[in-house]
Amino acid sequence: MALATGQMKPDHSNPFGSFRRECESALNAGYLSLKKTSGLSLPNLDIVSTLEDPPNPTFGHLASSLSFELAKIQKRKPIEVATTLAETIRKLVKLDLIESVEATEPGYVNFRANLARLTEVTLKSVERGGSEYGLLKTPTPEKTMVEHTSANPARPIHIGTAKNSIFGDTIARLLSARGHVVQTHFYIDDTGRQCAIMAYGYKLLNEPVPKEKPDHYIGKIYSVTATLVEIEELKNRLALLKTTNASDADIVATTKSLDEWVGIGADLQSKYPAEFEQLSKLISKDPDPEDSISEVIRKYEKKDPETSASMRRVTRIVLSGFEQTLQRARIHFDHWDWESDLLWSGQVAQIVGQLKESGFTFTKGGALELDVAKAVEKFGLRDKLGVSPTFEFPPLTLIRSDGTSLYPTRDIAYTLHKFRIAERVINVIGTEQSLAQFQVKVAFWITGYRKEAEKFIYFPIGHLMLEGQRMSARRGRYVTFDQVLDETVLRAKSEVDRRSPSIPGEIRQRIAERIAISAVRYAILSVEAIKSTNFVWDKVLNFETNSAAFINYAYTRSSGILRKLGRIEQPKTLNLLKEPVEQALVLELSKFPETFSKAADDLNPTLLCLYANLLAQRFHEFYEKSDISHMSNPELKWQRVALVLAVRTVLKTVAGILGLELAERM
RNA sequence: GGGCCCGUAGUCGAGCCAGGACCAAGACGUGGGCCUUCGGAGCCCAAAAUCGUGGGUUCGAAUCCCACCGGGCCCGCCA
Repeated sequence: MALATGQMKPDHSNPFGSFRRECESALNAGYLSLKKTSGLSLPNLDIVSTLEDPPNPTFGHLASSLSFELAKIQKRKPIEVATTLAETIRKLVKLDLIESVEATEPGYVNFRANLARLTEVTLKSVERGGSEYGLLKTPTPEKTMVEHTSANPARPIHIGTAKNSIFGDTIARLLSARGHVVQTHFYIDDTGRQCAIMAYGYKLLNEPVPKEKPDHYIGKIYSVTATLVEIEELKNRLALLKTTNASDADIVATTKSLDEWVGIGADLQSKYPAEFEQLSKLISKDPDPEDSISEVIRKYEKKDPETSASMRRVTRIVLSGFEQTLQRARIHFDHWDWESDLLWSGQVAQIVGQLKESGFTFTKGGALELDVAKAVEKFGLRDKLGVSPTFEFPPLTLIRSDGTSLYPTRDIAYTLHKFRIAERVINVIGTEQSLAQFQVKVAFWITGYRKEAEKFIYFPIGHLMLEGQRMSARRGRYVTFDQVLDETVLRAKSEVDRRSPSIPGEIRQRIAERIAISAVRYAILSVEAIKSTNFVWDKVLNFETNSAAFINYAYTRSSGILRKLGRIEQPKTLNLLKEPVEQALVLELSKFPETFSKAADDLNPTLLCLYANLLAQRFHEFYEKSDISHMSNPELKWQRVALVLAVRTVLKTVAGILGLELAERM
């Protein structure tokens, strides 16, 4: 029983998808008929997966390799099978979006789309859908939490962390557009050592009001304090080593380390003389700075009122700086979660209790350890986690011998907390955390949260190098996100000044800011998240093809056309767009819904970058070859205008998901 | 020592999960054109790739499997 696909109504939200489905049912119909006539018992083959994009347009718009599978079974040549299939389909099926079905050597069945129909369907769909065109909603919406950035609030966000922020933010936008209910969270790691050092230094200085951008100011204090304390500590250790007849190797290593830190100290002293002098004096008065810092940690974990108040004050100051930076980059968080709250509310203690009861913990030197390897074997998790049989899982220390908690322990508690408010959790974190992320998952299995373990998604971010070098916060060899934005704005401004002097200065500045932030986001997003990226200024500041500016320029050109026209009319039909550049453009527009949903379901914003660039490219080609505003044939003019409007709509939608802001003029 | 990830033109980088017309998209750079009736941040053309290496599976491998090589990262009572 063959399906007459001609009776299928095209799905107006997904033009190319409708064509694809028509091809699928046509193939199905052909296959069923073949099954009947051949008399052979043919298996149920996965028709859908045989449909693929042909390498070039001479092979049509979709092609099936089904005949190769059948040829194997039927012991015939693929081309013969393909020919029979194509003939059968032509006979049986009424075609709507399909124009032709042909068998081609060595055995493909090629489907050519009816471009006249597709043009009509696509342009009408875009017009009807407007800013919602292409944003196909998922059939299975999930409450999803995306945690990203979560930078230590002790120094400014650097460009490496910014990669994390940009991907995290874009994934949230993508999933939300797909119809999921998304929350973004920033995890404030305020109970670690770094924050304690920061709070200690800030307190010594009597908590001055920042005279510059808050995170930069506190970051300065943190760096100086951390360095001075380290030097002090190393000096003490060296003295101790010398009196206890330690090995030469130990003494040499410690001396080397001390020299290094003294060098870093000298750098800091020349950069920030005032803070350095002050802190140096104050710290030298402290008989045991190391212990003072530990005390801050201990007291904070126990919610000592004075410590808590001052820690929260200084952390909030830094976070206000983070917010300023992130806002510039169009990154927004729905919630800011304090790690200290997890401790104070007893959630950490609770999960530690559950882990203890499980029997997978042991104590070592007074510390509580989790036997991860034992759990992996017991629950047979190797397959589930996708690790090889020889992967060694080291034990995980949950609680220090002094009774305080460690970061992974708190992370387990935090993840559990996340599942109280979301069904799916996505952690956007650097690849160096992959083992730690495994450990969290294993802890979930141990405590019986199996469903949650499966909905716990680790989204790894590959390292970002700076001009081929590893960044080093210590050595000051790093670039802050603010610096990158400043520099890019400056560069964009000079381009706008040069190219568009007629635009008023204030507006030029706003345009430059849009171009700059888009450029940075695009440069980061256009390379897959997991790959290690080399941050190169030339690439970020390149405003040519394959950049946000190139995409924006397509938008600007379309704006120019509309401005020139002034008044817009609806075309009567859409039957004149027959130029190859027009058809290529329509085809690209028709594919947006499929590209979007794949990008969202695969958590792959890079796909949308490629798409945006390709669409812009097609538009520039069209622009180059087509007259519009000054055309004498009004019907063709308005049809082309409809195409331009559709391109604008889709460009704007894609840009919105990627967090790019398009400027009408640039 | 164990493991995870990456390896595609001079450079950057899609395709790999779901093998098919791959003598491999696109970009930067290089060489040559279009000095612009809607803005040249553009368009057109050309040269440029042992798909890290070697085996295997298959009618068919950049794609799957195995081994090896190169690079990054992890294996803390740091985060």
